Amino acid sequence: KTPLKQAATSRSVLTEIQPECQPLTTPPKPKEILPEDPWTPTSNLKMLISAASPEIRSREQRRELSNNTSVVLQAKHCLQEHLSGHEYEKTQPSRKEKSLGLLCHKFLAWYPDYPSTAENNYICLDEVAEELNVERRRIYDILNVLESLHMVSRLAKNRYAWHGRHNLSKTLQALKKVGEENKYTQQIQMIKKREYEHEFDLDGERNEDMARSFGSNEHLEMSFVELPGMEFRAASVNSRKDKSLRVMSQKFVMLFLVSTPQIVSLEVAAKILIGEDQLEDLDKSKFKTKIRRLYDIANVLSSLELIKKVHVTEERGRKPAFKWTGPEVLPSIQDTKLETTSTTCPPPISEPIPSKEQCSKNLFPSRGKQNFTRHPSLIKLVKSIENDRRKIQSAPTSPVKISASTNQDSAAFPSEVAQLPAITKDKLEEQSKKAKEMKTKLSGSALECGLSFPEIVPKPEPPFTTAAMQQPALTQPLSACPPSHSSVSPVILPQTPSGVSYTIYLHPSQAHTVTTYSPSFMLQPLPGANVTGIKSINPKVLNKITTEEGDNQIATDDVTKTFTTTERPTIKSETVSQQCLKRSHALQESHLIKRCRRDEENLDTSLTFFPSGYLIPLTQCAHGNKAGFLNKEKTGTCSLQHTAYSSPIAGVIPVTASELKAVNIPAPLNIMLSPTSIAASPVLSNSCLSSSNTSSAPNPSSSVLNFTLQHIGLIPAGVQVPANPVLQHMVVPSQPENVSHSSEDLQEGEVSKTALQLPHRWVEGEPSVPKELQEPQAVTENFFRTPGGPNSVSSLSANSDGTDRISQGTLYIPQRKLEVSED
DNA sequence: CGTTCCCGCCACCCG
DNA sequence: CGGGTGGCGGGAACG
Repeated sequence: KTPLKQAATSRSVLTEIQPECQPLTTPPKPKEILPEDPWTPTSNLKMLISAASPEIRSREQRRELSNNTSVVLQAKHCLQEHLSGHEYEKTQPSRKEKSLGLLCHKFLAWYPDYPSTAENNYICLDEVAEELNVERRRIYDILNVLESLHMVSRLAKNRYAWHGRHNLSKTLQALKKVGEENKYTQQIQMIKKREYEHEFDLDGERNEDMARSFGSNEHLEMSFVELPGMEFRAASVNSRKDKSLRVMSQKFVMLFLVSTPQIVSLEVAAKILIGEDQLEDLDKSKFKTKIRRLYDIANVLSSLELIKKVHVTEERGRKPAFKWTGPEVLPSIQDTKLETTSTTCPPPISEPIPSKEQCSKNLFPSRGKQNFTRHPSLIKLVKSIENDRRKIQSAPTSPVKISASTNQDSAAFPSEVAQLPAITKDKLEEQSKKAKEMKTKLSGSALECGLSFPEIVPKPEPPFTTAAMQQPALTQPLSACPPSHSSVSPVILPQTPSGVSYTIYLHPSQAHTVTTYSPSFMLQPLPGANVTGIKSINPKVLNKITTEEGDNQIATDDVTKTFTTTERPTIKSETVSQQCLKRSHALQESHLIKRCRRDEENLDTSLTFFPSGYLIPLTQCAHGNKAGFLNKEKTGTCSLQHTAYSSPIAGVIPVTASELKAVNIPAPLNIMLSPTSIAASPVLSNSCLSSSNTSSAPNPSSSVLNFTLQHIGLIPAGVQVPANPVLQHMVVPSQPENVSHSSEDLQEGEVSKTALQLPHRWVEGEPSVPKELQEPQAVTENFFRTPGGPNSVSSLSANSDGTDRISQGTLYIPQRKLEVSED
């Protein structure tokens, strides 16, 4: 059937990849021009392009280089064989030639990776479809995944805007973050674990808890993750509810960004993606479908050279998987500059704080199905809100009640609606403007417009000392904190920091809100020495191992180098807060100290970031704990914030902001609070609001944490996660991505974080196994299974001998070696 | 035979 | 109601 079509439609000249294959319509030029490399699929395109526009040509040329890789080559080979065989046959396009991946390549060839702002980077679906000589349907697939990476955005029906890779890094960072918040790492581990168990004891139903927790609790559903600049563009068209492919794509990417060997098997990915929306019913067909989709996505991602296909060989045989080959994604942005700026204090952040809403409109519970997006008015709203917020922030206001009703209606904002007409124009302008802004920002140290708003942080506040939980006591220095230390132990909700008691309402059902950008994140403080040392070494190794094709740049290295083992900062004495503030490489003690001091006075978020490592919401500590304090001290601020949210506008946006508040405890967990609850508790509301529109929340006491953990199913009911240092030890040195912190820095505020992280660590931690590492292609994965039952955390704490290395012990039991082979 | 995944039916959604 | 979108899964090409 295809043949006919092909013939019929093949009129679009160069589009066809195999010139010779098409006797009838053989494009005349191809041969001449492609002396050496006649078979590069893109070659035709190039010609086409060059003929069409000189401007594009250059892009093409550049792209040409990259094209010579992967897919293209394969295609080439195939074709060659094909030709040599029965050259003249009407070799129908042969399935491969029609592959989505190739198609995507062709598509990409038309647009520059980094388009200049002023340009008509518009994409017309019809045109493209025609040019590429494929049905529209296929283009949608490509565009959808590209859109998920914000490489394009829909402007209107049949029309997209091309952004190229400009937003890529930001997007990835955002995705990574969301992935972390979603506990993807844990989910992956869980799945693997289950798998593992299945293998040996066919216990189908054994881990109810696991299943349960996974199914119901974790079920953190998130929707499309937006980038700051691109929120509602195309709202009118953007209506589509599901966006499943887009969302799937994002999630898929997140998995890579979050998992340590950056390899994800289709199977696991599929399970996670499924698990998310529906509890796990091992629906066979569904699984199959999911996998099919994943292949589609993977093909596109491969074309983008973000991933590549590999095979993971396990006992069970080899499974298809993909390995991330894209750029390394630094946890927190803002720091491209770190290295350079290290010694000095980063420039104060003067920018108005972008509202979180803007950054992520994502947070809509997918279920809620209130299609806010549909209202074009929203576009306008977003803007106006932004403005309002700025104004409001500085303006005195009286606290207003926050409208709990999420269902705002557009009706409520007539004025906004009225302004709609102007939107389009605005958008355009905005775009270009934005582009400029971006550049500007990049040059500044604060790279990310949206990503790292230091926002609220700037308020002078007492350092994190008060860390939520235990007030003073925490100051303990490094040594291993005795488990007992957990006076704050779990179950009981002793006193809340502020003395105010509050309740946290979890919204299990409701998905969590994904906060794309939480300004208030910081890396874990860790003694620079340890981390650094480790980092500098392992990461490289890992990278090499994993990346054998010698692909690329190992960004990490540079960073790593920056702060080598040289410094053995003895920061012990420093307070947690100080440590937190430090940047790992800015280890020069003197500098550090000074800086820290300064920081204390004025918390500058930027300072709180470490070049790489684990991100932890820091602000929260400060804010949360100080709740009481805040109330008094920061009342002004709080009220302001309040106002902002409660304004009518807020009502709309609220979707994002007020609908669900995410109490972002340690990275992995995301506790959602209903707006109501927030409102109910002064402490929370204040802290939440004040602490940036992000998901930041006050640090609940460890007990709360435990509660949460249990509730969520991260830890068995009986187990308590002590707010003790031991946990910290969980970290495995070999982890390239996450910086491990030594037990030493435990501190008040930190405790809570630590505790929470535990789960994350366990799962994710990877024992450092040099040998393994040395074998190229071999990746080790750890599954932790608990001999005595579901994670016996308790044993862990028992183990706490002060220093780390527990990693290898109890939790990580089996360690399997997986071989990854290239295709 | 298992993997990969193209193709296009057809349900949505919107104007 | 027509046209743009895009789930979805059969089943064919591929290995």
